Amino acid sequence: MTSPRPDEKLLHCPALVATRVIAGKWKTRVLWLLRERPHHFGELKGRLPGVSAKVLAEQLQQLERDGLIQGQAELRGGVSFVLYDYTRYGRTLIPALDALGTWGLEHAAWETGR
Amino acid sequence: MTSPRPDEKLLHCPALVATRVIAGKWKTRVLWLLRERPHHFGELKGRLPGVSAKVLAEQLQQLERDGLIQGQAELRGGVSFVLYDYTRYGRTLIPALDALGTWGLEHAAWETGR
DNA sequence: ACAAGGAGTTACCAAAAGGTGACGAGTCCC
DNA sequence: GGGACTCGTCACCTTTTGGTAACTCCTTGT
Repeated sequence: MTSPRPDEKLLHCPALVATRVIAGKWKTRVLWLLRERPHHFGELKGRLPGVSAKVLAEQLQQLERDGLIQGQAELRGGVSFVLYDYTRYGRTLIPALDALGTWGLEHAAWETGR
Repeated sequence: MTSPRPDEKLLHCPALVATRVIAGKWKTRVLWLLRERPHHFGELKGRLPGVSAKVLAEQLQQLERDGLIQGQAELRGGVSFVLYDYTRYGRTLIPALDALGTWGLEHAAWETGR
């Protein structure tokens, strides 16, 4: 689906701009966790059972490329920790994410009852 | 990406419920056009340059399966017209779609200027 | 010297999404 | 009978996405 690239002048659909940066199996989940507080890589991996290091790294890189999050690397006792958090720009997306989340909560019953 | 199926108990992420039903290269665009007024198939195809009949039909079927829209078939002079419109359920998604659209409008400059 | 631990990267593979082109079904008109 | 019109399906192919397993890099502790 729909990756973030500056093509497609087809139809002016503003919602598409947003969906392109959050499309990806793990991105909304990552953004949801980061709302709570910053997480480092292993912590995200631990809280997202099923994701592999490769894929998580990819998703984080894409979010970082799109300017939504940033990772701050630090060395603690010879071990590298990268702390991921929203950028100021990324935080502007949170209200929209909340709107999606609200809808999801209200309609989760319908969704699961199939 | 992420198609609408009732699997994945991995992490409770309400926003994911919403993103799964709108994920797809043409779905947000279709929903955006339908906000304006109901459209029939050929009209949607005409206003979405680049989409093929097959893919558009697929996307519409998925939106219909997910209960967001419905198509009403009518015969006009030996020619079948299917008029697509939001269901009541689908309309509940519009506020969330608006939130995404608002963000897209505000940040379209950043997006295109790369 | 070497294991340990976090954060990746690389090569390879499988599944899903999207795209193309041809074709069918129904009805009306010439 | 033979188009024309609209909606939609079928077989096939390409691209994108996600997944697995092995491996690197760096430093501290034994």
